Amino acid sequence: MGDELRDLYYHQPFQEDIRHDSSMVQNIHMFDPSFMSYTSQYLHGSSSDYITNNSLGKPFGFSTPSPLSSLKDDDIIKQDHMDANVNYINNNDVVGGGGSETPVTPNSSISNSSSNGDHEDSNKKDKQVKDETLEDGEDASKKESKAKKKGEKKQRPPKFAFMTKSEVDHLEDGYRWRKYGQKAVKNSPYPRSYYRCTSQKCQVKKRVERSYQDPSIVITTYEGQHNHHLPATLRGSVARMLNPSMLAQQSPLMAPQASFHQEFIMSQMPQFYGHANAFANSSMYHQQQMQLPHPHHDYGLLQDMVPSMFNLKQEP
DNA sequence: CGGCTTTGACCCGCGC
DNA sequence: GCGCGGGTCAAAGCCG
Repeated sequence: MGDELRDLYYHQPFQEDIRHDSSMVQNIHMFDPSFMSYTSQYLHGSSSDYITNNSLGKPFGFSTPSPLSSLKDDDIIKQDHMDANVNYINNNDVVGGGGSETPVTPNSSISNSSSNGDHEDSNKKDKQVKDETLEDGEDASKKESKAKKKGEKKQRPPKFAFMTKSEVDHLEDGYRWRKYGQKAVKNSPYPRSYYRCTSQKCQVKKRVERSYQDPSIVITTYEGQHNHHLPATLRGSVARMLNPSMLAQQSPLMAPQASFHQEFIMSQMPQFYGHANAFANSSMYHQQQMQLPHPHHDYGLLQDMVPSMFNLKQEP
């Protein structure tokens, strides 16, 4: 079983060639669905983190240095069904071959911290943009890789992917996105959609696809870092979702997954949602301190779920 | 009319 | 070198 993950690991190593370097650090964030407890671990490796939500909005996650495009759905579904993904990841020596260097660090954050800095003007012609962003974007890595000596792998911007059980493909996350492409996914009847943040000078992208093995699962991959605040109108919706009294007013389709989705993204990706998190942290997040574990849990209550992640993740 | 989606074409990296 | 697949472009169309 480790083979799939290993394969996946080898497909498109990120930032450095992990086949030859096991010293990179990777954060693994996992949730125990049965207790709604949150743990995170450092593994060695780097790159994107995958978080999943199940149908109850209960998240669990795993990390892989591979871009999502190289993920096999087998892997994803396995993650979905396993009862102890912690063991799964650890036992398989997925990272660095050994899992021996995996100190549990509850306070660690998902950090593909190789965040890019400011981006070039996205209004320019894309080909121009390509050239101009070669210093800090995905394409930058391409050029970098050219510049680098042979054998070194291209660098990629931080990615963050997670799976959500939802009937809605494009889940609300607080930002406005423009679709710029759609491609058929090999071996899948479901296409992959490509979105770009509509904000000027913000080059955050996101990919959305549906698992062909479990069509109820939507896989979302974020790439890049927002350099702006949440749109005002959408910030309102964030606040609404943080208010338990408003949860009941959400449509059955969107709640709790979508609302959790949004909060979860924000909470787990400070580098992606820095501004949003600033907003979230300044609001009502800290009004309630959740004690873990919560064996009997109403998974629909955001106030029970989100703060726990914040408390664990963002303690000073 | 502006913003967004659709969709075929194109580019690029990678494996064979 | 070639073919394949992922990612992106950009023109056309849609919609409020």
